[in-house]
Amino acid sequence: MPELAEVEFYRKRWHLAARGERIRHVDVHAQARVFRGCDPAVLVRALQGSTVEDSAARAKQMVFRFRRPGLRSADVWVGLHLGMSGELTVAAGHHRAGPHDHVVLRTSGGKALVFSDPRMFGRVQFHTGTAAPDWWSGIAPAILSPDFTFASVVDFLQRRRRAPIKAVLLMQERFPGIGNWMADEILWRAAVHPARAAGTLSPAEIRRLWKETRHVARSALVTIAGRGDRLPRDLNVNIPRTWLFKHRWRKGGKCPLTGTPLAHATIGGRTTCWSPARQQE
DNA sequence: GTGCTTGTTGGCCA
DNA sequence: GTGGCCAACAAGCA
Repeated sequence: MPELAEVEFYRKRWHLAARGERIRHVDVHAQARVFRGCDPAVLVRALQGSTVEDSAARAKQMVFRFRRPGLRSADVWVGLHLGMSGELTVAAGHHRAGPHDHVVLRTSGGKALVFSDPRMFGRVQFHTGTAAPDWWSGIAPAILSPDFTFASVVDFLQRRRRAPIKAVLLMQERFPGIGNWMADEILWRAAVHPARAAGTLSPAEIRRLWKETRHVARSALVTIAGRGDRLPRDLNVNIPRTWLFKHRWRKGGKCPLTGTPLAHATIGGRTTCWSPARQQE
């Protein structure tokens, strides 16, 4: 599930519960695939006794920064990617780790921060140092940053001109945080058929796509993750029925704008939903 | 049993 | 070297 806005929702959930607390104990499923490329034993040793300093989300990735009392200059950076089925929850301190709970951080405030991921496409990364690690600082500039310019999208679509626009929107190097449902939402709002080759879009269509990419990113963040320190009780509780999101998986789902039936097919290797009345090939 | 699934990566091929 | 496609990864669900 987790795309840009869901990642921010989960980050905030841990952040609001744990900011400033000390990690008293760490449980890991050391053999879980989510630890590929990092040694869970080192992670446990580094986090034990540290304090949750702050956190951030970028694209589909987040980082939590911990401070160790003895290490003045070096922070501990823990990166989390939620893959297809990852979740962050906050449970009571005595929470017993289930089979899919790969990391449990028990805090001085009597809480358990749980990272669970049944399918294990998610990933834990880890770094100690004063500067941010490459896996964090190398993430493409955010869609809502000034670097996400119309010209940069024009260039990128030209470079990927033969690929279906749906596949291009999923490329994290230019559209960081966009996943399957957000890509469909953007194309639907921009009235562009998902199977169109990226190089065939007119300047006006690219402009709509660029504008709607930013709109969907901005409104998904506010709707799903809330504003400021407020966190919705659930991920989907505030999503309006005017979004394609609310209709795309229903059998016999209808386009909320035209009232006509939605279509489904595999495009760019991914399940895609669109409104044929609105998005013409 | 079958056939899906909101993600990413590496290998193959043009 | 670049770009595009697809299988693989794994577990749950209908």
